[in-house]
Amino acid sequence: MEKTYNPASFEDRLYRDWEERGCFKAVRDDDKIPFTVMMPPPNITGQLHMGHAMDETMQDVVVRFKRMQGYCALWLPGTDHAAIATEVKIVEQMKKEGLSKESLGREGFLKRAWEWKDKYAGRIVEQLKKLGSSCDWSRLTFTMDEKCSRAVREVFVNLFNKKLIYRGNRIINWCPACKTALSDAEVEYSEENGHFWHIKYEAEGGGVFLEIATTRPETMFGDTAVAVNPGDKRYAHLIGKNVVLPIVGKLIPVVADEHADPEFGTGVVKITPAHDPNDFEVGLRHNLPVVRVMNDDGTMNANAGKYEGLDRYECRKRVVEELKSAGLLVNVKPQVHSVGHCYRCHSTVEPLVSKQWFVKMDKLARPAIDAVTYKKISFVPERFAKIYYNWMENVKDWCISRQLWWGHRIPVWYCGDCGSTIASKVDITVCPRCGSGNIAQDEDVLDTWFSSALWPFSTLGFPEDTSDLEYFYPGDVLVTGYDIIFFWVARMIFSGIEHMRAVPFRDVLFHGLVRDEQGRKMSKSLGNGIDPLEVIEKYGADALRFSLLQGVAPGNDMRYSDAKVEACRNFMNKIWNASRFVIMNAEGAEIKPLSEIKLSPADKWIISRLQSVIRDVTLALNKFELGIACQILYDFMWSDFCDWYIELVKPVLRSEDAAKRNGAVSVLIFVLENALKLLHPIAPFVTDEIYRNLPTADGTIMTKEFPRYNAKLAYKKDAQAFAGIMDIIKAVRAVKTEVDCPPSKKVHLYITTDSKRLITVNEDSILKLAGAKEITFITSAAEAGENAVTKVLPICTLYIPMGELVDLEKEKARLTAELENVTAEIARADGKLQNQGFLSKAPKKLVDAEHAKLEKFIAMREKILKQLKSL
RNA sequence: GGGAGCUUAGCUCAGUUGGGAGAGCAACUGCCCUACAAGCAGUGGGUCACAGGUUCGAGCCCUGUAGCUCCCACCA
Repeated sequence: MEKTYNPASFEDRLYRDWEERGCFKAVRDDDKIPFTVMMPPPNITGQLHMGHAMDETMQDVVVRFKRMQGYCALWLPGTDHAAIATEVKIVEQMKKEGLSKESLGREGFLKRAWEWKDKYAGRIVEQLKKLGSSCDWSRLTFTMDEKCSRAVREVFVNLFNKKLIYRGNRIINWCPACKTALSDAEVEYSEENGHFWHIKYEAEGGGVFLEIATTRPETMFGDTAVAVNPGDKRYAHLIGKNVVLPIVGKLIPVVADEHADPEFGTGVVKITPAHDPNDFEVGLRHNLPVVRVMNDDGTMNANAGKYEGLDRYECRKRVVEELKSAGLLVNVKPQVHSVGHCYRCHSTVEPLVSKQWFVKMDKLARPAIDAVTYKKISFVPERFAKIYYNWMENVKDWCISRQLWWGHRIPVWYCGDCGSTIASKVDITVCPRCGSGNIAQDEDVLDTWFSSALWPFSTLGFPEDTSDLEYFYPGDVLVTGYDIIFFWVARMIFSGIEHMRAVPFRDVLFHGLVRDEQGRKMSKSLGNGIDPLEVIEKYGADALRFSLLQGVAPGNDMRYSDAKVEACRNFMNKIWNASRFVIMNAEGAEIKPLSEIKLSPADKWIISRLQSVIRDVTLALNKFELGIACQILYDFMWSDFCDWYIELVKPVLRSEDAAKRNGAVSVLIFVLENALKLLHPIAPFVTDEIYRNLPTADGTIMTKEFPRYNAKLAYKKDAQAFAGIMDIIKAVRAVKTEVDCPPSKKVHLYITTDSKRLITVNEDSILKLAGAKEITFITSAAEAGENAVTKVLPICTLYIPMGELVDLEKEKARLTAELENVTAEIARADGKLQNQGFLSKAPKKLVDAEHAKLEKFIAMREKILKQLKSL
């Protein structure tokens, strides 16, 4: 093994080897319990970013863990066609070449889009591999694959037949730049500084003016009424009369509607059913005409009269000017209001009436809400359930049609002769109603999330009743960011229930955003994104993975920092070097099973610690507490194994006694091998690379069983006793620092006989780690001579003669401080034990522990007092 | 308007059934002891935002307050 950890030298090689061995493949095995994770498919437009890195790492940890535990673990990867996002990018690219969608035509455009897909979908797959993702690549699915298309059509037609999909003229969000409808979830709102224009509408007959206020004056061409509140006495006499729409000059009625809030503005609202969701509802209630005034590209249409063809904002300017010169503009006030933007291109969206396809949500939402309420699905952390409920309980019908070409084309045909609308799972060329060949397929495609919603089962062969579907569905855990609860999680849940009659997964593990060092969102526009691949190149995939998990609580955002990755890389290096030490010493040694070794107290201590770690890590991983699992392993590996156990065992390794040597090596190998297995799900590369160098290695660590807690190896009492030895060592080290004694200088230890046997057994360890040359057991302090520093420990009292280094006054002060400490401890423990409430209500275990502490501290106080007196 | 999260050491953050405040980094002191200076040993540093409450016992549970962040809804 190389002297320093150099991940670049083995990561790719190991990944190829895992692939060649078929370690990632999940094949139905009825002797095993399935464990299924569906990868949230990254967009084909995308590059791997830190968010992906975290998402994939978490999934990989869970999947590798379960696979090692003996489950038939399937992690199914895929990529998403990302209808709008991809189409926008392709159009941009075409624009640079002077091309447009129209010039290429549908066929030509789609050809280009598929070329794009072939070029870029592979890129992200390669990037995922760099991270170590152990997914079954043989099942890699693209959301526009044949099998997904079949699932989409099946679902669409079924919902259509159940009347849960319908087509209608409704208010939708329109992106004038992408020229498509959007769902409510795809609109992002932000506060903007706008204006409130107050305009006078003159009542029919003249003389009386109604003042209305609007933030979008250009929509006035679509006004088909003004509304006042039915209870508003100021305007009661005008209800049923008409007002003159300025500029246009046409008459529109005054209607009474609750929508008009008498307290807000003047209490009079202009009603523009075609361009405002609320107005649309008012229009339905009063049977008002719906007049659209805008084209798909955000310019004004013929209904805007002389402003036809103008951009919406230019038109706004001109309308305001015209109103002003006509004396109809009362005033203009600044107004902060929230404006919707397209989540892909960030253009301001226009609410407008358009004929679109919708999924009817009320019936679908109910069981999806229940599934979470009754814990058929658990959200981790639980708080995200509230967000989910809130959205699901208020969800409106889902607009699923998009005026794009890249995506699943809506499987509906219209007959030009009999006027039928036919939803069909297969392409048709004749109208099944009238036999006419004059039919045409709907021009639009489906929302990309329509196919994503089917991901948990479309990938397994739905609608066919495949063996995989039966075995691997429902999935076990979905890992994803909280930012796509609405887009994806919610829709998968109701889709699974509706089409599979079973929830798609049991747990949803949410993670937060990876932010930059200043806590800002990483974004292209800020240019503060960090490329995971560069980090991997520099520090290794394991270090990156570890840094994305350690110290992160589920669902919380985290800040990325190079310093943290570096610290994690150092940890990998630590593991590397400790392993190198073990392997070097194992050369020529005979590795024996633990049962054939006479274990030393230190051996029992580390084996005991290992058992606790196995138990705690398993528990943490099962609860998805990945950050905690990392911490436990970090502490065990670095502190217990490296700083203590390896140092303890060094003298044994140099011993003449071959049996002892072999024993020590065997324990080293045993503990290291187990630790590597425990770490493997988190740091797959370094652990396997090391594993393959172990004398006990057998193939790859990836397919080995995850360690199990063994109560016989817990050695609780031995471990506790050994902790007393560690106290002695720590005390000596601390004393040396206190009196400025170089650590290399060997001291003579005088120790009381309280725990003579235990100390004698561990004498070598103490001498080595404490830097001592000799231990002498004494029964009175005087035997330690003058100038000895005293340390009172629970298991003994320690005297360390320091010669001229000791300052008597300082020593007194030090002991006095220790006395104060111990006295405070006694007061604390005593206080607790005097408390009747504590005695009667606290668990017995705690009360007993408190008694033991009290006794221990009282004994220590006696010793300290005695020592002070002797000074 | 409704809801959520955060506030713990100088910095970044853990702390999940309530039972003596932790890590990493930074700081300070001393060490090249043949696995590792990407290292070792030791030290200092916190009224756990604030105010109440429940409890024998609260960083953790409840109520309220403040600051920061986010989500949803409304916004003529």
